[in-house]
Amino acid sequence: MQQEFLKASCAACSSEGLCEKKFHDLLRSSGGRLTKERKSLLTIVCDIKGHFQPQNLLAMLRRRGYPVSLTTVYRNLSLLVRAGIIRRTDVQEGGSHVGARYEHVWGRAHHDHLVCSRCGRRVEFSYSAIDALQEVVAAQHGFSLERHTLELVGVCPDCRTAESGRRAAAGRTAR
Amino acid sequence: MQQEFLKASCAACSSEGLCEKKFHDLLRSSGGRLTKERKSLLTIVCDIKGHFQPQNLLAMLRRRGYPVSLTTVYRNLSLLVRAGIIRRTDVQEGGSHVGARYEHVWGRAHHDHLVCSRCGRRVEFSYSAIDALQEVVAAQHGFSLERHTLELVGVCPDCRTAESGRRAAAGRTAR
DNA sequence: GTTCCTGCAAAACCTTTGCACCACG
DNA sequence: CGTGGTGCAAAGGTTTTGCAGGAAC
Repeated sequence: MQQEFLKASCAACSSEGLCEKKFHDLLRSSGGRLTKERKSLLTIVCDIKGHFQPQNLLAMLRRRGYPVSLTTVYRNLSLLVRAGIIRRTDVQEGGSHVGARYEHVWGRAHHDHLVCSRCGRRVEFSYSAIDALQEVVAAQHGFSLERHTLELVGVCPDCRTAESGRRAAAGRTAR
Repeated sequence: MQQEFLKASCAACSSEGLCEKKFHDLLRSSGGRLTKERKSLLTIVCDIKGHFQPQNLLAMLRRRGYPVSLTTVYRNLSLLVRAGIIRRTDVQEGGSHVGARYEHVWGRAHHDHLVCSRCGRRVEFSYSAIDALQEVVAAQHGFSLERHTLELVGVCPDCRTAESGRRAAAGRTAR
């Protein structure tokens, strides 16, 4: 039971089939082949909006009727990273291990994350002034900057409200 | 064969036994106990200058004559994270998994990293202007900032030199 | 004395590898 | 057709868990 292969039109990239191009380029340059599994991978990866994990990706593939093995997912994930299509961003929640996490490398706009240390909520943001300063720092050390990962960890508005409420209550009884 | 327990005087923290205090506070607040294993852990962790991994830490403990099991290391590492004494910074090299990595949360000066994507060299830096802007971003989203992780990935001076040399050579022959 | 902690061994995971078969180019 | 890719199963690592004995408070 097979399914026709969709052309990967990546919303994240500048909608021009950039991801496909990147992938083809990498494959060509290394003598790789464009198998149907790789087409599926690329299609799904390009459809994903946010972060994803290998298992996660496998599930989506299966759900969409692409029968791909986890091994292949792993093998091609590193390929996609090397092609510059996705990026690894190992992130842990609450101190325990979660495993690899991937996300699109956006065509133009880069985004960073605000993470709530209480509820784990993740908010994306981008702030060009910070990006600019990063270039400055890199230059100071003689580095040419390729990319960066910035994660701000703090307490989100909701959890702050909840905590100040609790603190007030505790103060009333215990103090 | 036992060894006397050193008082943990943490060079990273403001040398005032801050780590000890943080740890005791956490233990007290959760009904935890100050076992000799935990004292050892704290001592060694406070002596470590840079990054370390669980296995790594275990080796150091053994080398110093503290007989602690790997299980205990793992269990207490997350405790130390919760106490705000160390921080997890999962970092992968070259796209493949390396495992958890920890480092001190410095008393005052926070530092970030510049990483070379070619040779893996890591350079620490701190830049207050960036820190300040991060506060701004957090505030804009209603977050109160606790900490952050910033990693700048690029090419270090040495590798840049090496690459431009190679590029020049290639240009001479191939073009 | 209670609890909580430790160490051991085993389980649970995630990721990589070896190998036979298959398919892209 | 030849080489590289896939799937499966098994290996390799790291991290977590169950349990009995021991230690802190």
